[in-house]
Amino acid sequence: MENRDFARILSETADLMEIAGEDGFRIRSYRNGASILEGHTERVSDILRDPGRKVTDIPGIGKGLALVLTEIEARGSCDTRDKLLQRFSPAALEFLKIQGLGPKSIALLIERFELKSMDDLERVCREQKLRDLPRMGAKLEEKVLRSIEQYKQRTGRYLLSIADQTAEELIQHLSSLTGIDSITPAGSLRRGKETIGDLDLLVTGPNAVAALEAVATHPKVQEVLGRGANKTSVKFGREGLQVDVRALLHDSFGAAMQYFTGSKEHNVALRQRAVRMGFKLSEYGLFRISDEVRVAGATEEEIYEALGLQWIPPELRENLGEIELAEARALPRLVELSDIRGDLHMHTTATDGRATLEEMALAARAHGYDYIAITDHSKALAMAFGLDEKRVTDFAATVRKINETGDLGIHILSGLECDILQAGDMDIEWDALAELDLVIGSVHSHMNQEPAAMTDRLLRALECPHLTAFGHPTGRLLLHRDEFPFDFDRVIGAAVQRGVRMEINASPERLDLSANHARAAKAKGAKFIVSTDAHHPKSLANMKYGIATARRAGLAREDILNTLAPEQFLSELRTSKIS
DNA sequence: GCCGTTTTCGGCCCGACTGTTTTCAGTCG
Repeated sequence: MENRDFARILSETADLMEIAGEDGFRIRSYRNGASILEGHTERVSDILRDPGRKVTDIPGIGKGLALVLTEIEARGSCDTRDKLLQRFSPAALEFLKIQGLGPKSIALLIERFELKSMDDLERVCREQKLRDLPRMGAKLEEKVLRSIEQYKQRTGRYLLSIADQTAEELIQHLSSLTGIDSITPAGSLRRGKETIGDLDLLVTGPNAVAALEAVATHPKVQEVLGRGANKTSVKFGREGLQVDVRALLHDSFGAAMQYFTGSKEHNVALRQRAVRMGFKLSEYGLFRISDEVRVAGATEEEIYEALGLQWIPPELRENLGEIELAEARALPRLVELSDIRGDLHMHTTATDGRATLEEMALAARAHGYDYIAITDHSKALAMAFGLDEKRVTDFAATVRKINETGDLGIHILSGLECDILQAGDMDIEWDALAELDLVIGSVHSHMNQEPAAMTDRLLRALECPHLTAFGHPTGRLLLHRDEFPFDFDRVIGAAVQRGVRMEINASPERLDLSANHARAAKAKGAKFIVSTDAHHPKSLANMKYGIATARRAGLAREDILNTLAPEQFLSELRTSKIS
């Protein structure tokens, strides 16, 4: 049992207790516990099994939760959760994802209509039964129906991080087998797409078929969907992500990689090109049509080369002009994870982060960074105990002192993720912002404004001379909340003029800007930062997802501020502050 | 349910919005 499994069960129990109307503080302890375990570096399972150790040594875990954790370790659930699931049905947890319904309404609806599934909920809305209940009306019925529609659309897609972690887990699992040369993820994961439908793993080696068996019998497999001589399909893990594993011959590995990496559109265009040149391209290789002799197939490079093309990075394979660029030998040199010299967006225990400034700094140093910006929330986020003017200026002074000592071995920038208020004013007075090295302006409230109002709001924010970058500029949450609409071109145009960068937020729940938006922004001359928005040291590792997004957008190192070496970076920041 | 240099009980986080009302409960962040 991994920490995130403990965390999930605690968090589900908290959801259910909320529906049951239990004590709010008790619920918060469960949620808090979940969040702590999620970020805890040591395995809870290991601590529980060690008689010399106590889970209660973890701050936030007391006697009560320790008992619950023991129970979860023993049988994968706890009494409280089981009883509540029986009372409300597992569908209750899904209902919480529907906008407009909270715990109170869900409890009432389940009690009144004996709802057992999302379909049941949809039916009572269509039958206009909600309006008979107190404080519910026609508008709510509409809202819930709209949200159910969105809910249905997003099932079957998974966050990039889920697919990535599953791939890592399976590769780890298979690497113990003998006779395996390589295990490589293909498909949309290799292309770094923001959400993933299923995971493709390609295996080569004299004993590659053994991998098929090993995956089919993995303890976390929910269901084996198919078993063939060269391919196994399973539903994996609690998320039920479909994983296809293929055993491949060595000499057609490149062709298979190319074929299974996609995208479909890219492959169609490539095969058309092959035919025009007298070849046939398939997952088995590139063949001359005249005599069926295979001319390439062992590596992707030789296939692209034989077609008169530069090798095309997977992230660009969408048939959006990359083939023409490859023909002209004019593909951009895409930014790499190793180009990143610092992370510019992260939180600490001063607001809603889980680690101190020192802990974040040390973790960043372990990533090999030269500098980081600490960007806690501003006071509009009262819930996160956001910083007011006094705390902002005190913080700036503290950071100056830390840098003087140099004790942390990494340069710290004093930053702020400052709320952009409803009308576009910054949540913190300009005088205080002036004390900081860097200000990220973000929208966290009133996201449902009309596009014109949102455009004005963002343009007004650009009037602040201390703004460095827009944080998660479209506010989307993948599979959860759409972007807020505004006049993108106008805002980008103004930001370019003001020298304000656009963030590519690397959190896998956001990836905001999207690759498409970032590509469009670059075309208008925008510059970027790629940053994790980490609330925990572990999340600093999310940088790779932001880089994947940047690469999909065709960004090079030069487009991204935090690829600069420290001296250049600081001088660039100072210049933009003066201008 | 957790926690303690205001300590073993009594705090713990709150403001804005929405849709439903006729003074506000529930949702959201």
